[in-house]
Amino acid sequence: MLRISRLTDYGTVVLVAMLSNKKDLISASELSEITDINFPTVSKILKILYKADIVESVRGINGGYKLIKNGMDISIADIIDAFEGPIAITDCSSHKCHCKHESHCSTGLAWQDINESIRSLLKKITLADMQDNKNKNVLPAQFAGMPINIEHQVK
Amino acid sequence: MLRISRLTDYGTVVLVAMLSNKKDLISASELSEITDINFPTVSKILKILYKADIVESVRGINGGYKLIKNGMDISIADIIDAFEGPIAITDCSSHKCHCKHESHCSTGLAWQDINESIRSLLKKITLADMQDNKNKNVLPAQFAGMPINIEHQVK
DNA sequence: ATAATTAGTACCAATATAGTACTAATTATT
DNA sequence: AATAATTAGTACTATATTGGTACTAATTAT
Repeated sequence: MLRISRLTDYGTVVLVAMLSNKKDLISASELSEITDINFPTVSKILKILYKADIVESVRGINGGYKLIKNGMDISIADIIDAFEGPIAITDCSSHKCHCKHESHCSTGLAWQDINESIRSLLKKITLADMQDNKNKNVLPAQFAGMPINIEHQVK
Repeated sequence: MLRISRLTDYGTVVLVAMLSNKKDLISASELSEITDINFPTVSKILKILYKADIVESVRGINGGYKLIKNGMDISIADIIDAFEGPIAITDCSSHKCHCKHESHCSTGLAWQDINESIRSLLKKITLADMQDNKNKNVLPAQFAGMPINIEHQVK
C-alpha cells in the first residue's frame, strides 16, 4: 500500500506529544525523552515543522517549541506536506505532466483525481483526531470533485 | 504527499493498454510499443501482474498476456498491492505493531484507521474508471468503520 | 561570560528502486 | 526434430532516497 516516510510517522508522534504537553514551551530534549525517539532526530523533525509553520520556537536557555495552531486546525495533509513536500502519488498527479509518455499516458488525470481524493480525506483528519483516535466525528471529504459525506455509523 | 513507485504507475499504464486492446492475447513487446515503456520493464511489470493473478499468460510463439478479470473488477488497491506488497502507510498501520516505541506510540491506531480509509477508497476505484477518467460514478467508501457515500455532484 | 538551546548545513551509511542481463521453460511452425 | 518467439525466474548493478549524525552559528536567561 501507500507509504509515508518514517520521519513523517515520527513527526506525528512528536506533534501528539506536544499537544498533550501542559507547559507553554517544550524543548527538543524533553520531547526526545517523552517519545523515546533519539534527540538528533527529534531535533530534525522540529526544524522541519518550524519551516512548515506548524510550530514556533524560542531560542536560548529555557527555549523550546510550541504548536502555532490547536490540534483541530492541524490536518494530516499539512503534516505530510511538511515532511514529504509537494510530491504527489505519482510524478504526474500533482500538476499537468509533460513527460515523454504524455501522448501515451492514459492514466495521468485519473491519478490526479485519486490524489485529490486522498488529499481531501487527509485534510479532514486532524492531529486532535490522532490524539484521541477513538473520536469518530463526521468527516466530510471529496472524490473527483464530488462531495463525500462520512457519517456516524448507527449499528 | 503519498507516493506509489514508478513501476506501479507504469503498471496501470500497461493495464489500461491491455484493457483497450482488441485481441485476446497481447505480447510484452507489443505492449512496449503501445505504451512507449522499454521492453524489459514491461516484461517485469507483466511478471509481477502474473504473480498477483491479475493477468494470465500463454508461453511460446504467439504467446502473450491477457487480463483475467474485466476492468470493473480490478481495483487500484489490487494493483498497488501487486506492486508494493502488503506494506501499509506506516510500519505500524497494517498490523498490531509491537515495536520499541509501542508504549509511547500514540498514533498507531490512528494510522491504521487512515490506512483503511484510503484502502477502501482505492478499492472502489477500478481500472475501468482509470481508462475513462471522465467517468464519475457513485463510489462508496469508508473511513474508520463509517460509511462514506460519494454522490454525483449536481451543479 | 557561560551554558543551554534552536538554526542551518553538510555528510555518511543503509536501504530501496529501476533498470538490465542472462538462463530456463514452453510452444507454434517448419 | 529443429527453430524461433515468447514467457518465467533469478540475479546483478547503478542510482536515488532516506535516516541518522556531526558540526558550526545564532540566540538568550542567568
